[in-house]
Amino acid sequence: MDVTPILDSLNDAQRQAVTSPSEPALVIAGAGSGKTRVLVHRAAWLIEVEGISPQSLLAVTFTNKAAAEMRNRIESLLNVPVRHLWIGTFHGLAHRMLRRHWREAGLPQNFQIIDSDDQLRLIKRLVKNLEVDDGRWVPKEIQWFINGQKDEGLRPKHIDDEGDPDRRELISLYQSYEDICQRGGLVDFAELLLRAHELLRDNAELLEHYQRRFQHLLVDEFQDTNAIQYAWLRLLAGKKGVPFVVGDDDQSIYRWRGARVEHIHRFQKDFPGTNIVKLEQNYRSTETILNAANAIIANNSSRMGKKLWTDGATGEPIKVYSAYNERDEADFVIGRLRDWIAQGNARADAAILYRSNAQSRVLEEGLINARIPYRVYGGLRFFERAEIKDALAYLRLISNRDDDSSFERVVNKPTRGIGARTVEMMRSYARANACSLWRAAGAIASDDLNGRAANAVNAFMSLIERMARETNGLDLHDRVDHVIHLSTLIDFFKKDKGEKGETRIENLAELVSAAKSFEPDPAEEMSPLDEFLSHAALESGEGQADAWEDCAQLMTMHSAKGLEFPLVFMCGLEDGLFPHQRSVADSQGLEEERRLCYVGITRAMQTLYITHAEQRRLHGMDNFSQPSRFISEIPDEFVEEIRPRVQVARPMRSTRPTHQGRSAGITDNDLGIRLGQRVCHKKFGDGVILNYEGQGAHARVEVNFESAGTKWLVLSYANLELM
DNA sequence: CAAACCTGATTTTTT
DNA sequence: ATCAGGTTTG
Repeated sequence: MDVTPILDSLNDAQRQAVTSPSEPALVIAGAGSGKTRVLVHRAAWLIEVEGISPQSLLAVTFTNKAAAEMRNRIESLLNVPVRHLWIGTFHGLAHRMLRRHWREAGLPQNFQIIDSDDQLRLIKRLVKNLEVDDGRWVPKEIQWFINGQKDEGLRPKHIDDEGDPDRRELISLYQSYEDICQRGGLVDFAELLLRAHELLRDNAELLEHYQRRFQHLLVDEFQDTNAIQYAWLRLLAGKKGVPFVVGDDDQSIYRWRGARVEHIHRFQKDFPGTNIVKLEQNYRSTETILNAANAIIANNSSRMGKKLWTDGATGEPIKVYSAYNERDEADFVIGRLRDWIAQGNARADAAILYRSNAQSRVLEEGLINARIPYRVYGGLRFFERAEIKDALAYLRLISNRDDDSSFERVVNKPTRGIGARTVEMMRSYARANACSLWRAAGAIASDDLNGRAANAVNAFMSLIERMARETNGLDLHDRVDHVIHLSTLIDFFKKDKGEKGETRIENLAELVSAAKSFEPDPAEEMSPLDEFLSHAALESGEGQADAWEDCAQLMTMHSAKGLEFPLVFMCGLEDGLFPHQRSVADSQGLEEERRLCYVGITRAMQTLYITHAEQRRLHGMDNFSQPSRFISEIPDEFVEEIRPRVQVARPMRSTRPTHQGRSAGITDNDLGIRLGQRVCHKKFGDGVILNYEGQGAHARVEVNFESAGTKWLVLSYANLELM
């Protein structure tokens, strides 16, 4: 067996991991250390060298993207398509098991998956239904509670109310929510995992079957597993299975959604004799960037301990820019981005990262002004758009009349005279008789409703029946197409003014083509329609289609995880914003913020800019803030200050303590102006001098005007009045 | 039924 | 500042 292609390109640590014996293994893989590569090569090693059948492998990731990438890379390494290899997300794999064993799992065959938006709607309705004291419970909080419990693997009956009446109420809401889901055959994301876990736990035969089948379990981003995911893995591994998990405790940034980095520590106890391999050689960033990242993360406690190194270049220092305000910050970033592009670099190789989405606006405005194409990550995905979900709701009703969530969504969309009153009657009937809204609608239409309302309800029900009947047997995309037209959603959206309606209609057309290119699995028992609907819920679809245009990349630091860019800007490094105010209170929160900072820094390959603003307008309020403590955690030797910190005269405090290692910052010059000087212009009003260049008659100053924004003015013409 | 108006909240995101 | 959600009004 020629193992060259599998091992040749690996360093010692990677090779050690890939060829580790058939024993549990924990690979601590630093940022940019070839984590995915190790997983892919491990899979290839097991198949090619150890002679393990692809069927005996289970590879788990967190995102569809990661799963797809892993499959592709394994296939191209082995040079053959690997059918029967289970690669997928936790949710995708759990779904697969539940579809196969729906009976044992206690689900109807045509159960459907609801996303968090559906879930929230359902909970809102539930709160109204149960007439819980209004205002006491925010639906979001209930959703948070339910998902939190499910993530921990807890059913209502397992939860201790701790004698707290509020908590008791939450538990009972959880129970009611469960009842509705069960009745409608609805499964939310957390439920997929929980059910899949219970399925194996409670069915000895099934468990044994899967334990025997999956000898090797490969897990990506292990630090992100939540309790139920880890429990499922342990169950599946059993006594004989060999888990091979890869993760980085320093990149655990999802504690708030149930991820438990502690699993990395627990793993060694749960699987005695675990081989631990650390991947510390980094192939991405310059030494300077790595040194800075190492220095920052060293401030965290309870780490596995790891120090990234590279045999590459030292690289340029990290540039720190102190902006006057968020506009100035944006101007700076865009200026540097322009230079980068002017030097012939790709826009797409530059990323602007920020802590919270609200920060993107100012940056976007600047980019628009500068005519630099950009793309913001993290918007609504295709299958999450309202019009798409409307169309899907019709399709789901066709598949399952008892799907209350979908029923409620489209019963009066487009408006067909079924108002709040009527729906309310249906709800109370449904509640009293523990039945679905569909059945309730049928019952009250024949008994309780007056003529007009009854007609409307009957019309809606026969519309759905007609859709089901007339499209039965058609190809999936024809089915989707017909349903969209029969629903008259198109006419409904045509009435939307502006481009909004246009876009919606285009999206509906796009849904038809999505259906056209959807390939149902012939081995699958469920109908192509059900399969398509599951697919839509589970893979919400990537953002914009024009992802491949050469655009500057804007995203939060969270969504930058796993990516890399030659040029990176980290914006808004101010205490209160990053680390976020809501995280600084406890050390766990602060340490997670620090890990996020570590993630951000390690995205950069060559050049890293860090910016902060002294003044930032947030929620319509001006705030003054100190530079992020993370900036001062970077040793000075790796940092270059772009400009002496500007001493800004401001009414609040005329003198401020200067930041460590910075000059007092008053920049006198022969023009008689200084940075931070307040000035008044007869047309633009009051402003602050941000910058200046040139001498004598050509001297220009950059002024940030309070109302007119930032402008460059020729000093000799501007007639600025010093204030 | 839709438009106008008021209120409150506003970290991070995948499935 | 902005947006979503709910409520009131025409």
